[in-house]
Amino acid sequence: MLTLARSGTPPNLFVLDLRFPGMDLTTAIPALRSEFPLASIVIVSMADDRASVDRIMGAGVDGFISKAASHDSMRGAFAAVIRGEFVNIGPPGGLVSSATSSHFSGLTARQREVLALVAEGQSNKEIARTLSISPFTVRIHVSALMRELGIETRASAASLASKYGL
Amino acid sequence: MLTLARSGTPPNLFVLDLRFPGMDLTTAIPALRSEFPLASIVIVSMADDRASVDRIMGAGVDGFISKAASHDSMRGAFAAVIRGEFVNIGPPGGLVSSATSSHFSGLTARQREVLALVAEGQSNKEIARTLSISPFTVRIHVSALMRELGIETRASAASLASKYGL
DNA sequence: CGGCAAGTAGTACAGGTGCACTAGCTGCTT
DNA sequence: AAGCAGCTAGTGCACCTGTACTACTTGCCG
Repeated sequence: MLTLARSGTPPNLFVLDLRFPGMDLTTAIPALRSEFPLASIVIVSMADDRASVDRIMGAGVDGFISKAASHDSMRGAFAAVIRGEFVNIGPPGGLVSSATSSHFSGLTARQREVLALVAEGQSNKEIARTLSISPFTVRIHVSALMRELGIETRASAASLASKYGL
Repeated sequence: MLTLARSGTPPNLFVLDLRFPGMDLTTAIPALRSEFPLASIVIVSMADDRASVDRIMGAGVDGFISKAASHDSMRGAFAAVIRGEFVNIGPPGGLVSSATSSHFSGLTARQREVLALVAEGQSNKEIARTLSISPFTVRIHVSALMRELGIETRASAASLASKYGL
């Protein structure tokens, strides 16, 4: 499966069935994570009891979708995962849980706010006007969030923010 | 449905069932397109005969997936659409067609190449080294592709490229 | 109260970016 | 042959960015 994933352009979403030949949560998930750190991983499974779901989410995936879930729920779940949220829908079809993504969790609220505007292509001066603060302060936030994300250019920041959906 | 879509963060993927209350291709697709120009639209339908598929793809959607398609095919199709490709899978489960996205279709091959590197956060100098051309030439390409995309900053370019998956 | 994280604001400086302009080359079409 | 689009390369210039410093304020926690 990794071989398939390596071919072509790097995927940014995996939808995995637990009943897949050679599918072992504890080894496959970390393997995918390390090779495609930017991708979201969603598990589709028959087993939707509390224990199974906890075990699956605990393996570090971004979402779990019961095979018994309605089409509507699946649509919403896919959209949410792509936006960068954790999602978990159970058999009744209702949304069991949905939380803000851990991506950018190391950033402060203000830094995420600035990052969103960077991703919109705004200059420091424009961001300053938008947030009613000094351009100097904007630069502080931009520098800080880039250091936190381990990147060196604002284009990288914009790119990451868009990939993870804000 | 538009009301739902407007709430929360702007979606970047719609998965629509043709047998949806109040679903009319000719009006719904343009409406979604105009309100969410950055989103991909995928149709899931029972009707997978040649005529229906042609009509659907002709309405300006990014993908069509037959309800008879295998899970594996669906996975691939979703991934492809998110990457910014047109996709169309029929009842046998085989991939019927897949073409490079029309996003950035106004750009030359060289400009798309440069754009991809901009989205990786590379500076003009780094891009120049990567492509073995002069930094001056890189700037020409960057300026040209930004003009073509109607944007003014390289961060916007990086953001767009990531949103559309290259 | 003291300490700390976060937001704010500023200066200084090196380097990057975007644009305008010129100019040569290739390949394709008329 | 002439024209055109695209890739290449360069100069000059105004402006933007990213980093390193300092410094003040607020709110929270032990």
